[in-house]
Amino acid sequence: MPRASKNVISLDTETTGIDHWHGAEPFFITFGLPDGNNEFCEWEVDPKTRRVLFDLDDLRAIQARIDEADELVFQNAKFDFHALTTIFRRAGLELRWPWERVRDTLLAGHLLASNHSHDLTSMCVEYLGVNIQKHENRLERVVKEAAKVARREFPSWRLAAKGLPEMPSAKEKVWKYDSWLPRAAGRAVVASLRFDLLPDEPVGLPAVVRAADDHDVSIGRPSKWGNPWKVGRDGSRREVVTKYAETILNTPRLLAELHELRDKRLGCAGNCAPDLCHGHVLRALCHPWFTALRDYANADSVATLALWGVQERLLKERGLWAIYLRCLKKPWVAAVMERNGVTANGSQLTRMREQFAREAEEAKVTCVSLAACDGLTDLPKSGVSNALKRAMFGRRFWRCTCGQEFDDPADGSCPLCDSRVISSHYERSRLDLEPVSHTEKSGAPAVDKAAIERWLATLPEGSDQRRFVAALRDWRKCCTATNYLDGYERFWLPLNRPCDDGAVMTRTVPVPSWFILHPSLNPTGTDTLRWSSSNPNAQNVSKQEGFGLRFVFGPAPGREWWSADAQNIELRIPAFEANEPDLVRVFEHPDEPPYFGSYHLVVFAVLHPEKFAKHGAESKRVYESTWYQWTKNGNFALIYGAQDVTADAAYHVPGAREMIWRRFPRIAALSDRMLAAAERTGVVETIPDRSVDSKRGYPILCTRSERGRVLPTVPLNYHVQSTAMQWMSEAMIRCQEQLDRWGSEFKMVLQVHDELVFDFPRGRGPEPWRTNLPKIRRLKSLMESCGDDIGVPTPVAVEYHSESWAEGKAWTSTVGRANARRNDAEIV
DNA sequence: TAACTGGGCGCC
DNA sequence: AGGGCGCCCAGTTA
Repeated sequence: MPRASKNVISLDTETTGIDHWHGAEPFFITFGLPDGNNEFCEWEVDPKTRRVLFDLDDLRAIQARIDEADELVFQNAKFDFHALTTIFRRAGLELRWPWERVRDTLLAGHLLASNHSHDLTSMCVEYLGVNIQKHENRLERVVKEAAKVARREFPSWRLAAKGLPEMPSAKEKVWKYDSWLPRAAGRAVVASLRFDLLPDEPVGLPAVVRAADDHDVSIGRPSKWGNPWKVGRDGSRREVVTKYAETILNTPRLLAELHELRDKRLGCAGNCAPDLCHGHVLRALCHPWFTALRDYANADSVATLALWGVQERLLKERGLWAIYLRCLKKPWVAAVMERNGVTANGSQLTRMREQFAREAEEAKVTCVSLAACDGLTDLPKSGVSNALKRAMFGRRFWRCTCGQEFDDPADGSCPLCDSRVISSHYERSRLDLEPVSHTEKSGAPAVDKAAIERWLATLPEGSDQRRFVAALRDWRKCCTATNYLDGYERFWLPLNRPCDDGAVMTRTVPVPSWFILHPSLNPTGTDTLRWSSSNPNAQNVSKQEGFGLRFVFGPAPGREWWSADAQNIELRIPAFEANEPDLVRVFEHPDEPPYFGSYHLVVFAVLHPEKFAKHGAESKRVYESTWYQWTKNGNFALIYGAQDVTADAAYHVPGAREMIWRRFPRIAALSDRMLAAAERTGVVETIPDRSVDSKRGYPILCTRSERGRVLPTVPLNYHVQSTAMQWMSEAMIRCQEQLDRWGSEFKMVLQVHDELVFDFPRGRGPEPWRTNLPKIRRLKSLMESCGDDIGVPTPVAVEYHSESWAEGKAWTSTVGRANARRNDAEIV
């Protein structure tokens, strides 16, 4: 018997916010069905608490749809997974989530065109030629309209706003968190018979009988891969049409409820409802306040399904299917890590905050006292303020022949008398600093770290100017650190732990002064293969001396952390790929003189041959803060794609880049190959991973300048950065699969591009770090095994953290050392 | 008031 | 013409 066609459906949720960990929940679930219909379900939201009034039967119906689908398509599956998990959990149900049947258009969008926009609207334009933006615009209008009425009529409602504890990610733009509001306001309006509060319906058909006005076609920019907007699932142009198959549809339910509300209000039993009022209720049901969200959401799920149809075909046509299937593991790993969360030490944070506040105050007093005569009364918490600029560089102003003085000539005339006879003047400040550079966009004098360093290096010791600049630097550092701490505090939640008190039900109790954060990880957040992190960003936690915020993060009581980082992976990749013999030898024989495995030392020897001849590997120490440090700076600048001038400046050696390129011609040739490929095809590919697809790598689009050329530094950088991150993604997948087998107490909690952090139960005994050593060895070897598949040896360095992320003890495996016993290990 | 831009800075 | 991010504050504009 022929197998029935696959049941491929899409799923999308609308939520009361994006902060799932702080109470945001889904209130609208929509399925896109293969025939172009929807099934959806909408729950009320309690406007005073923002709690979703879910229905258990609906949840079971949703689970049934998920269970019976052969493939479930999402735009960002991770988000809907968290959203549904939240509501199922509150309902006391366990969500069964079929990661193996999930398809994700967000991942597909990145794989097909890494530097294009991957939001649903943009991709529908690019791949379907359909614009669904109008639904969002309509929703925005309606939400803002309802919010206005609600603020006035229902002041006790909890509308979204920056600063509410349940939405720490909220910035200024929050209307999307209130997409439940129009319907809630509509119900309240009906209940109070205040139909006059409903704004006039916009001209056009009521949304429930949706016309074909969604079919207009916007022409997006042409894809380099063909003309996807001309192609639909069946080969013809796909139109996104939403019809309402009301399988789970609750309009009848809503209608009944609204009548009930109205009847209660009228004090009747329901049989004496005036026709007029019934008409009002019916009309209200067709009003955008009741339909805008539903139209928006249902269009999204249908569009997602249609989009997937095109993307799936393109992925297969372009030979990217194997890579895609592997990429599908990423949202799963990211979701598990996000759920695990990162633990933070509250008392540590408080201590640091107090210290920064003291130091900041001291610095501010210094600055203000030195520049009070120029009107400086306060310092900006970041960046520069006009007052600071004026105090540092003096004031530029204009004066009219009429005597009026003003800061900004605006249209070139005097604001008082309109005369155009104005003259420019310059008033020196007491400090009167000489600008060392200017900002890119406005050309104002820069007051950034580099400028401050420059001033500190040149201004006379003990001068007011120098004291001011030094104090400004200290103030900045304290404020920056404090701003980060504020963010962590805004996002963190009390850390709870199951408490075994002998009761049948496990309770949880808070761990005193410990908290947990759930940073969001986005595997498609960059133009390369790097992941991004946000809310808060866990990838930019300071390591700076005196401001090391990594002291805040670490293992909670009864736990320990292990970090594992790929050593020099971005230097190893080009060396091994190009097969640059001298570099390969250095990396493969880290114990051999004269370089002892140090890439930096090799380059040092190229740039400073006499110094190296004299000191050998000792050069590291002899020139620790000078020539050797500058060599490292230059090496990193080169990885990041620096051109001649910048690289030479970083190395402090004229012609350095040229010398290095000559010394390592194969790497130079690799760079040229990448550039040529990028110019020809627009993409560079990562090194193929034998465990995924030995023939091809992940294509990374290289941005072209206005003149249509690829910047020469970009291709090698993208290639290396993306290959490194592909290695990391693969390592994360393998590690998480292993961790799953060990159980939920063994967690991966952080990823910082080439570093992973694991959170384990604390070991016991006189040397507690030995307890988990077998597992750590296993993870290290799993990570290193990923290098085999790209032909680059990728040793992983491991550190043990018993107190905090900032304090690590290197674990040195002595395996392989000539004079060591096998399987010996020590912590230094 | 809401939303945006610019400057600045943390990480790899 | 130095790659990739996210986030804060100050200041301006709609």
